[in-house]
Order: sequence, then structure tokens, then C-alpha cells
Amino acid sequence: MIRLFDSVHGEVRTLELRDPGRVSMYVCGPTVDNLPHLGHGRFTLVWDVARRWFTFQGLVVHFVTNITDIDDKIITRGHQEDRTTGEVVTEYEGRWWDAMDALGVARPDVAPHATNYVDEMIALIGWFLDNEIAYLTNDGVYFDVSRVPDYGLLAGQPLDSLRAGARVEIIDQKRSPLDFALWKNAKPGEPKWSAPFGDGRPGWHTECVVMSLDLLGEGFDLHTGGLDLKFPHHENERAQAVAAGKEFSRHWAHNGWVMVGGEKMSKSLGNFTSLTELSETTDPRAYRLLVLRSHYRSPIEVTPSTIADAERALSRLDSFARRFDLAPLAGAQLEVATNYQWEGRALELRQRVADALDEDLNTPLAVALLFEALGSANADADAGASHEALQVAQSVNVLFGAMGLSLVGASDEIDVTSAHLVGERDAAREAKEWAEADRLRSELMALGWIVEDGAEGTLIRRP
RNA sequence: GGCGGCGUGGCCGAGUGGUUAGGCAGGGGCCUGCAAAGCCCCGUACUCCGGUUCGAAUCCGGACGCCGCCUCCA
Repeated sequence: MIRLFDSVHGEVRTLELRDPGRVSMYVCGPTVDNLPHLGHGRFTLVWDVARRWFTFQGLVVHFVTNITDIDDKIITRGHQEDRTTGEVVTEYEGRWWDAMDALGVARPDVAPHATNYVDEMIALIGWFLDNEIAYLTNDGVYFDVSRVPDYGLLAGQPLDSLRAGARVEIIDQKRSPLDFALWKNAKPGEPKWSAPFGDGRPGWHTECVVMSLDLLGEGFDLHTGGLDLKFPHHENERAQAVAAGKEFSRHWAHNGWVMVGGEKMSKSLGNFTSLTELSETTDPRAYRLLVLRSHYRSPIEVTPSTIADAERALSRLDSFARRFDLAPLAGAQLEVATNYQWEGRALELRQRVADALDEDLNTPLAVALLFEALGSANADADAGASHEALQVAQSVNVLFGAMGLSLVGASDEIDVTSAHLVGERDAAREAKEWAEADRLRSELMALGWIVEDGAEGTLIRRP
């Protein structure tokens, strides 16, 4: 039984599935107008972990993440750089998937593009107009939020109170500042689609509601995204579904965001670090570990110090994998618990980790349990209880794999020169020529190796 | 103005009434030719003020501080 914080009810609730054993989830994806930043990295990691964990627990997960490939910002960028929107989209969608692959975020089952759904969006908007749920203005079609009785459900506030705080000035023909664009009329030089109500392009909120309902069906299980999408984006998606008489997502969940110097990292503040920059200096697995070590609903501060902390913890995990010769997991193929043997301490560990993750995805607790198990496996191995130790070590590896974190033991290519130095050093140590042995170690270290003396002689690896 | 979140040891970060969180850094020890890796031990924390209780980081009230949403944003 999976329990998850529900953003509408403000409490942890059991995930009541539409079809027992199957989870349909929709994660709002990126607008491909720029490089993905650490905030995108966090939400994709968080929901990748959720997906992997649900799968590990035996649920069949249908996972959809969209690509928003038509949007004001894409158009703006195209104009600025004298490129077509298609060229902008192609570049940044490519960058997006590269970044996801580098982070080890598994590809979604389906990744719909907004531009492939324009006909369906036009039909829905037309229906809203026919039923006077939407109205025309000079610059497009707007949705009349007053037509949805419980508008404000996700915001946690009634319509009136939202309206009172609205910061948008009433400068156009909108009936309420909260009414939102379903369709934006094209200005000269902008990409456009023909519609009975004017040539233009769809609004963002309409894209997601149409795609999620088309691919997952009415009453799908889980709709997620960053906390900043809760209102107005998710509110507005839901408003359209409700107005159209359709049952929408059964559960809503939102992750906290990435902070920089106490402020939210965002496009509008311009204080973001791209995932590309991160991967130039950091093992992307360290970022996953950093994300796993705090609860998904908490904000996280990403600084050189917290990154370095995660890197050192990660290197301890890798040493562990090296010691027990563990095979890296957590690739494109998602792990499933029943593919492994679980008995004794391994079974106990798995159950404790499951208790943590089934209860609102408490990854920091799960990670703590795994580090504890790591220590005990090392201690057992030191004491000579190698069979017991190996069993626990393997389960630690699988459970990290279930959260998408690969433990990587030694697999460095050793060149001829270095191999020769290793041989010489072993001979020197055999002969107890310590000065020579130390000199050869220095030489290896100068070549960038970390040198360790194991039971079978000199071991070298890359940092 | 309305709504919501947060304040834990040097740093990061779980924990909702009593029992070791965990990681990183630091100190001591074991092991090692010396190291590295690993193991053991140590710090004894919970913004402040009241209250409830045999007992509170955990519940209640209040204060202070920080952050966010109500506008595009993951």
C-alpha cells in the first residue's frame, strides 16, 4: 500500500488506484526554450524515484511526461536568435533528453508533444465557447473561471479570496483577472494553427489537460509537478476538465523546489545552474543522492558544499560496491523486487526500506537505513562473516537501484605503463623495499590514480 | 490583505510523547611497513516564552525569524 501526500487534502493519503495494481501518472514536463536547470533535475529525479519505487513494489506504472513545444518563450527566443521555433525546440528538446539520460532518469512511457494535440485542443476550446464557459477577446479565447464552482481547490482558497489578491491588472477584456488564455491569437510572424475562433496557438494549461486525459483516460491516478505548478497551472487544468464534465486526476502531488542563496531557483529570477554545467564538474549520481537525502516536499539548497557532501557519501558507496564486487543497477530497465531473493537480514532491510518509501516516499530515511546496513555489512566482512555480509551488500545495492542510484565499483581501464608500475610496486613490497614501494606509489598517484593495498597487492582506481 | 510551509548538534538532514536516525566534516582507537579502504568509540542538538503531561524536539497557546503561493516558472 502506497501512501502519498495529497496536495488537495493537505495530508498523506493512501493512493487509491483506478485499476488495482496499475498506476497512471502524469508529470508536467518542460517547455523546451532553454537549458534544463537544477530545478528540472529535481522534479524529474523525484518522480523518477517514485515511478521506480512503485514498479519495484510490483505496480505496473504508466508514466507520461509531456514536452511543451509551443509557447511564448520559445517564440521569443526564436525571434531573438533569428531562428524558427522548430529549430529552438529541436535544440532544447535534445538538450533535455541528454540531461535526463545523464541523470539516469528513465524515459517516460509516452512523451507527448503539445503541437501534436492542437486539433483536440481546438475542439475542446470550441466546446467551451459553445457552452459559454469561454469567451472571445481581441487577443484570444479566455476561460471563465467563475463557471467552475470549486475553482481554487488546489490553491486552497476560494475564488473570491484569490481574486482579491490578484496582482494582474485588468487591462484587457478579461472578465476576471483569474481567467486564463485557452487560445492566443497569432501576431504577424508567429507560428499559428487555423481555428474557427481565429488563427493562433493553444495556451499552456489546455495542452496538459488534453494530453493527460487522452493518454491516461478519465480519473487517472496521479498528477505531479513542481510546487509552483499547483496554482495556477494545475488549478486551470483541473478547471477545464471539470467544466468539460470529465473526471480528472485522483491525486495531486508536488515537489519542493531548489533554492539558491535562500531564494527559489527559477527562470524569472535568472539564478539557475543548468544541468549541463552541473555534469561538467559533478557526477550526476551525486545530485540524485543529494535529492534522495532530503524529503521531496522540502526545499533543497544546492551549494558547492552540499554537492561536495553528497559526492563524498557517493564515493563511500562506490567503495562499498568495489569491496563486494556489486554490479551497477538502475539503468533504463526498472528493478522489480520479485526478481531477487529476499531472506534473513536482506528481507528485514527491504521491509524497513519499504515502510519508509511507502509512507510518502521518505527517501532520506531509506537512505539512512541503507547506510546503516552498509556499515553492518562492512563490519561482518571485517569479522570474516563474508556470506552474511555479501547477502546484505547485494540487497543494499538492489535497494539503491530501486531508487535509481547506481553503485559503481572499479572498472577503470588500466594502461600498460600503470600496470607495469603496479607490478614493480608489488615486487618491491614483497621484498620489503618500502622506500621504493612508496616512490612507485607516488609515481602512480602522479598519474592520477588512487592507490590502495589490498589482500592481493596494489589496487589502483580513478578518483 | 488572503493562503501555505519552515526554524534540529560545525554543515546537510530524518524523526510527531519516553528507546542510536543517517551522511559529511572533526577528535580518539583498531587494522596497515606507512598509507588508503574498512571497523569501533566520542560530540549529547532540537529558535524563544508559557502551558498540558510522570515525561515534549514531538501536543496546545503566544512571540520572533526565514521562505513561498495569490503573475510566466519544475
